[in-house]
Amino acid sequence: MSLNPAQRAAVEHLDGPLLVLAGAGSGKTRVVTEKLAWLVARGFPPGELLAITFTNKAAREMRERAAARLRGDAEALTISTFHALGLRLLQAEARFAGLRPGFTVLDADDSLKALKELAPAGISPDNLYWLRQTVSTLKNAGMDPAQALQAAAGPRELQAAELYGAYQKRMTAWNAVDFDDLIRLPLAALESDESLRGRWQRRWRYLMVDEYQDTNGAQYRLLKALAGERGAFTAVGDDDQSIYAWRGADPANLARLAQDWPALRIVKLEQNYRCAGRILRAANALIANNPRPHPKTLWSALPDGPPIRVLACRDNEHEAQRVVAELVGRRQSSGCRWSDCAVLYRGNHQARALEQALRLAAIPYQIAGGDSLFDCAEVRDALAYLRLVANPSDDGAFLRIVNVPRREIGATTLERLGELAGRVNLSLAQAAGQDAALAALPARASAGLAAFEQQLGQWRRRAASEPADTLLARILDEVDYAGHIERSDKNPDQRQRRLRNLDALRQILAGFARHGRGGLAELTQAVSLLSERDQADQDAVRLMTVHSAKGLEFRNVAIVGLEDGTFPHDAAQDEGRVDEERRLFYVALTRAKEWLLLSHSLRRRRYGSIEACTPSRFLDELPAAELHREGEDPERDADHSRALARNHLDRLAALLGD
DNA sequence: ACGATTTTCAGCATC
DNA sequence: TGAAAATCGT
Repeated sequence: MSLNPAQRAAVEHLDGPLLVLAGAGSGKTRVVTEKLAWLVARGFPPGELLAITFTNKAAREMRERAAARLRGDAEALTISTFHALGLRLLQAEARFAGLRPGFTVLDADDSLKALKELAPAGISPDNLYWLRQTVSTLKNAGMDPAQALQAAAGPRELQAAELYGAYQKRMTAWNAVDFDDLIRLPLAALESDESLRGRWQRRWRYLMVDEYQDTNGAQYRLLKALAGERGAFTAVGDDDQSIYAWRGADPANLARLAQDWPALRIVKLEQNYRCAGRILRAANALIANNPRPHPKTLWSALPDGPPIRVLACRDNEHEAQRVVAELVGRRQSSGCRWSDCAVLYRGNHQARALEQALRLAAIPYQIAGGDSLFDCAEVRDALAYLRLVANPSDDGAFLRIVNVPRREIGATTLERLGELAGRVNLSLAQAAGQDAALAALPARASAGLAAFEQQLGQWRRRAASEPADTLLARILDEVDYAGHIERSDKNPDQRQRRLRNLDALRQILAGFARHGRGGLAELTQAVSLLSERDQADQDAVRLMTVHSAKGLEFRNVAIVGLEDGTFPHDAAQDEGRVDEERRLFYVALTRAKEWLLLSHSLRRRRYGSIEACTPSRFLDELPAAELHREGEDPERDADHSRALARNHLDRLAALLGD
C-alpha cells in the first residue's frame, strides 16, 4: 500500500521544521516509520535519528514497526520517551546537574513521601496536594528553587517555593532525581551551556516527536534546545485529540512552533483509514462544535457500516446487561473475537457494573489501566533493596525497607540515625556502617543496624558478579520476604498474587540482564521508568477508560454512561473544559472501526443515592440521521437472554470438549 | 503501637 | 456506595 499525497508530503518534507496534524486513524504511525526509513535512504545514519514518544508502550510499538520496516538499521535508531531521553542526557552529563553517577530515580510515591516529610507537620491533605502540584508546576516551567522564590507572588507561593528548595536540597543529598527532574535538569544544562547544547544538537541530526499535542512547557523547551536553529524535526500530533491539559499538556505548544520557527510547514492528514463512514461523520459533526485553530475534515473511503445505535437504559446495571447482550449478538452475527470488542467509559468506577454483567454472562474480559505491577508494595520493596545495594546514598530506599521485614528498627532509632548521619554528611545506610554513629545509639538498635549494614555489604560484593535477578532472589530469600508476606497478609489469594508479582519482576530483571549493558544502578534507574502492564493477548473483551483507549482501535466499540454529569463530567463546567470533554468523546468515537454502540441510563446511583439523569449533551451534537435511538425493549431483552443462555451452553460444551 | 470503628469523599493518569 | 483515611480504644 502506498502513501497518499499528504502522507508523502509529510514523509518527504526535509527542508525545515514540519508539523503534521494527523487526524484520528490517518496513518500517523505509518508516516513516522516511513519517514525514518526515508531519512535513512537519504543518507542519514540511523544512529543520528531520534524519535520521542510519551509512553513506553508507544515507544515499544514504534520500535517494532521500525524494525519491521528497516530491519537491522532500526537497532541504531533512538526511540525513547521524553523521560528516558532525559535520563540518558542526565547519565551522560550528570556533573552538569550536580549529580554523581549512579543517581536514583524516585517514582511519584517516593517523591511524595519526601515532600511530606519536609512539609510542616500536620499539614492538611488539601494543602499538601496543592504544594505538590505547585512544586511540580514550577519544575515543569523549568524553574529552579531560586527562580521560584523570586517569582513567588503571595505567601502560599512563597511556602511552595521554600518547600521546593528544601526538597531539592534533600534530593541532592540523596543523589536522587524525580520524574520532573528528568526533563528539568537536562533542559537547564542545555539552555545554560552553549557548547553542551551544540554537542547534543550534533548528536541527533533529525528529531521526530509523536503525540506532540501532549507536550508540556518543559518538554517543548527540551525539544527546542535539541532541535536548535536548523529545526530539523517533524512533530506529529492532533489538536482534536488533546485530552491531557489537566495533566499539564499545553496545546499552545502547537502555535509556539510557528512562532519559534517561522519557516514551519504544516501538513494535515485527513484521510481516515480506520472508521466506517457513519462513525466518521458523527465524529466530525461533534468536533465541529469546538473552537479549532486548524480545522480538519476527516473523510473515509470505507463503507458506511451498520447504524450507530443509542440505548436508553433504566439504570447502570441494566445498561451493563444490555451492552453485554449486544456484544454477544454482535459476536454471533459478525464472527468477531471477544478481543475485537471494547467497552469505554469516562471513569474507572463504571467498570464495576460491566464487570458484573460480563462475569454473569461468562464472557472473558480484561480491565486495562489501574494498578501496574510497579505499584504493588512487594515489587516496590524489592526494587528498594536493589536500589540500596546499587546506591548506598539512597535514603528513600533505605527508609522503605530497613524495617521490612521487621528488624526491630523503629521510628525513634531512624530519627536518631538521621540526626547522626546529617551531622557527618552521610546517608543513612552509610551512617549505619560507622562505629561512631552506632555507638551513639542504644545497644539493641545499633546491633540491628549493624547486622543489616553487614548484609548490605555482602549483597554489594555479590552485585559485581551476579545478575540482578539472581541477586534479588538471594536477597528476598535471605531476608525471608516470603515469611514477611505470610505474616502480613491473611488472605491466601493475596499472598499468592504477591509472590507471583515478585516472580514477574524477577523475569523482567532477567530480561534486562540478558540484554547486557549496564550495572545494577543503570538497571534500577531504567526499571523505575517502566510502568508496563502485562497485556496478555487473551481473547477477552477490553474494558477501559476513554483516556487509556487513546491510540487504540477496535472493530466494535461501546461507549457507556453518556449522561450529563458523567460524560461530560460534572467537574468540567466551564467552557474550556467542556471542549476537552468533547475532544475526549471524539477520541472515544474514533476508536471504532465498524460498529458503535452508545448508551446512557435514566437513573444512576451516585454517592449512594439514586438520582435521575439526562442524556449527555454530546448525543444531541451527533447528526440525528446517523443514529438509531432505542428505548427499553422487553422483546429484545428476551432475545438477548436467549442469546446469553446459548453463549453459556457453548462455553460449557467447549469446556467439556477440552 | 495496633486493630477496629467512624468519617470522609468522590476524575481522567503518563514517566 | 465503597474505599481510604482518620480516629478511637485497648
